[in-house]
Amino acid sequence: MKQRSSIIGSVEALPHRVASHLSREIEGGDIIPGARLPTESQLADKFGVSRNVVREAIAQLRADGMIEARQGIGAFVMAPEQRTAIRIDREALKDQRNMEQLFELRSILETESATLAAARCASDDLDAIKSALDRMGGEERWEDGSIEADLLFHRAIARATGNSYIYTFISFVCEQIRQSIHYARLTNPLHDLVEVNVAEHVRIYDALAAHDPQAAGEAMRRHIEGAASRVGVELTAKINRGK
Amino acid sequence: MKQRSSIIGSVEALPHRVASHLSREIEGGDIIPGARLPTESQLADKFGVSRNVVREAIAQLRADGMIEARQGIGAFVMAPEQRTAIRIDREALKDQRNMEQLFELRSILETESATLAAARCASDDLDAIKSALDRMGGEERWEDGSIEADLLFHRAIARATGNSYIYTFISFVCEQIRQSIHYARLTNPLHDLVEVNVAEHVRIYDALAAHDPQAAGEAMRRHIEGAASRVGVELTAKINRGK
DNA sequence: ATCATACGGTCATCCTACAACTTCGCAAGT
DNA sequence: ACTTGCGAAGTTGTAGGATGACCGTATGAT
Repeated sequence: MKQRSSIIGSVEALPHRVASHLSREIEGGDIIPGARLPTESQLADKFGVSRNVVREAIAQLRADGMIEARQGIGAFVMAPEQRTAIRIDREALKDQRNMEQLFELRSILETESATLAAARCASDDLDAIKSALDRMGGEERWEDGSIEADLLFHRAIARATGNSYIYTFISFVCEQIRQSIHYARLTNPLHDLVEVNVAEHVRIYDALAAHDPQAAGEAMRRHIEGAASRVGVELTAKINRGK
Repeated sequence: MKQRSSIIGSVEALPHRVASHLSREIEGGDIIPGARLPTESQLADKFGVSRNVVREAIAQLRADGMIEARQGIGAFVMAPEQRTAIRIDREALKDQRNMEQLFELRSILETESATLAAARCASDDLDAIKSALDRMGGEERWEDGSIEADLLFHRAIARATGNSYIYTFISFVCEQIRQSIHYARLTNPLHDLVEVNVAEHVRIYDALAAHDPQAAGEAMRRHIEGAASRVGVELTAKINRGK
């Protein structure tokens, strides 16, 4: 292969890098909605890659509804509201305020998830939740597996709502948060924090088992707040529920 | 160009069709997570397209975290939990139960959105909300533009929460619902329903302007329920809030 | 038995060519 | 002067082949 001089970094695959670059240009407002992108050939020259790579990059953005390509004319940027997919920028989550906002969204979803689950969950749902809880409080308490069990616990509750969209959204948000956080603080020597974490989960489970929606929601809300603060994110004062 | 015999339908672009086909195979469980996909050449033969098209299709799925391609080995299906994007199948929304579930999710998000907005919104936020409300209740009341104004109204409230993720998620869900529903019932002769709809929006706005979180959330919750029922979706009995 | 090497399979990238589509301008006809 | 038709140029869509990079395994030498 001929060596080409690329204007962008390394590590990731070429199409992904081109897509990210274009995505950031669009997100940043450098190209306003409705405007036309440069032609594929021009982009290929600009990035120092083949037209094929540019096409793969555009294919990704097109799948998200971020741009629309029309044969014979060109590719156009679309309005951010008509995206066909939700995607969260991992880079942006390094900003503490964004992480706060994501935790706030998670709190909303999970609180309601627990509320609904308490009212709807069947016995096998409870079994699944209990099994995750046992893994978390059992032998894996101090291990890496406990994080996995934690996710399982929350996902099992979301599944118990019987609403597949709630499950999808919560899984997604939790996963984004998990991958953006160093859990060192939680898995390392600070055993009391782990104990607190397990205790919060037990309280949630008890409320679910008692089919008490209000208590379940309340326990979940406090748990998310606690989990946030344990990784250095505070979101208490901002929420002002009328109750 | 040589004519090839394609095994799939028409209309959409080739890469998108291949991607949809693979996506459905994965979603349907025909290929379990962890399993390897056929090679690009095999897929190209199977679908009767060039390898280039297959690569573009895979590029889309890869961007969603649905599959992972490793050079020299092959492409593998990933677990549904670690998707990097949320995507809603428009086809699935034709099923009434799925639409109910999506409305339930919307109700959760929007209720909390209104609650937070009431506590946080500044005067310019209120201006934006009011402006959308005026469009909805004004001249465009019976026109198509009222649907656009309706979206604007809800988005303006979400924006007033100051939480960009809440805004993104609500915009997304609303847009999905809008594109999957025939609003004929709402824009056509049934003027009393339109009146009810406008009245509900006014009630929400009044609560926001009064900075009353509880009232705003309550008004929004009832509005979403009403909006759902006006398009033939019922979700009242299923929600059992502990209050 | 162990290690180095060769080989085939697979994805990654590049290149060229052509088809399909849109736009625009020019020329012929009215 | 206006309309109509057509072709040239530009752009995306698709095909197909070539080569590089990487992985796994088998082969063979030590």
